[in-house]
Amino acid sequence: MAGISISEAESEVMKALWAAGEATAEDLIAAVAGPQGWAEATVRTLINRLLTKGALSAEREGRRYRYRPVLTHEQWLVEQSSGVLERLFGGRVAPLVAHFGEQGKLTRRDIEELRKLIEDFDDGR
Amino acid sequence: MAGISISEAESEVMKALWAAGEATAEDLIAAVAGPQGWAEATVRTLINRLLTKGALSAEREGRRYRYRPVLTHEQWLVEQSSGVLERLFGGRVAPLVAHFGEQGKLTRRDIEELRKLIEDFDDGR
DNA sequence: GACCATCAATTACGCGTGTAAAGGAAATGA
DNA sequence: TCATTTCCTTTACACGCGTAATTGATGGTC
Repeated sequence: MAGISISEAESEVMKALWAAGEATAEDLIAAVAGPQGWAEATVRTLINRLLTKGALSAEREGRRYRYRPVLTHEQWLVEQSSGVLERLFGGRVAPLVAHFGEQGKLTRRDIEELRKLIEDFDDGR
Repeated sequence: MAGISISEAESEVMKALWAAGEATAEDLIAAVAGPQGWAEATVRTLINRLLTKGALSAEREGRRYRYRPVLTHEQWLVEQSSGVLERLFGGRVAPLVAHFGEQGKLTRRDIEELRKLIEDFDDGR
């Protein structure tokens, strides 16, 4: 389980694909080229790199391809986030949350949701 | 405020420097070369790159230099963590915590600390 | 059937990064 | 003072990434 590793730019394409479930190159270009300020060709390059990395699959559909994610959003989230948690906060979640709190990143809504999370967690154990 | 951006490898050197407060090249080499499996020259390269990036300062001390962090640990943490929060969780903290919960990364201890954090937060508002 | 449009595939290219060796200068020991 | 050691400085080099243009193939259109 080598772990497919994708770059920042590639992840933008994957995000669009995850959101869509499946898509053609044209769809992906429509979704990311504009917002990112990229040329069409750039998105195609990224799609190809993702293909060779095995992060997505291509199925011929007439004269074009239909792409589907192979690397799942969840897998990607896990890799990314656990890496960060490890590198930045020694693997501990609470310090991370504390950090965001100090940074003013905790909204009222976050607090509510966190409270609920904790309750549920307590119930579960 | 351009924001000094350092690479993964460079951050290892910075970590050693943050931990030490200040250090000579020799100190830093001793601290990171072994654990990372890097040659002495590699660490020196990283130190120089950090210097040109302005992430640390060098003060001559006889025939060698004494290095000190310019980029602080806190600054780095803020940049890194907010970047991740943004890219992975749309800037929302609760989903991030939920994710770690599902991933089994939430320890009993984390829960306790989180509960406290939330209380304090409520008091403050 | 020749040509044009549309996709996809190939090639390009500079920059940062990981990784380090080679080259200089300065201090030290003989 | 000359060789040697010890630091620091320069140079190296492959690879991934961001960014794209160019080339190639395929399917309509006249």
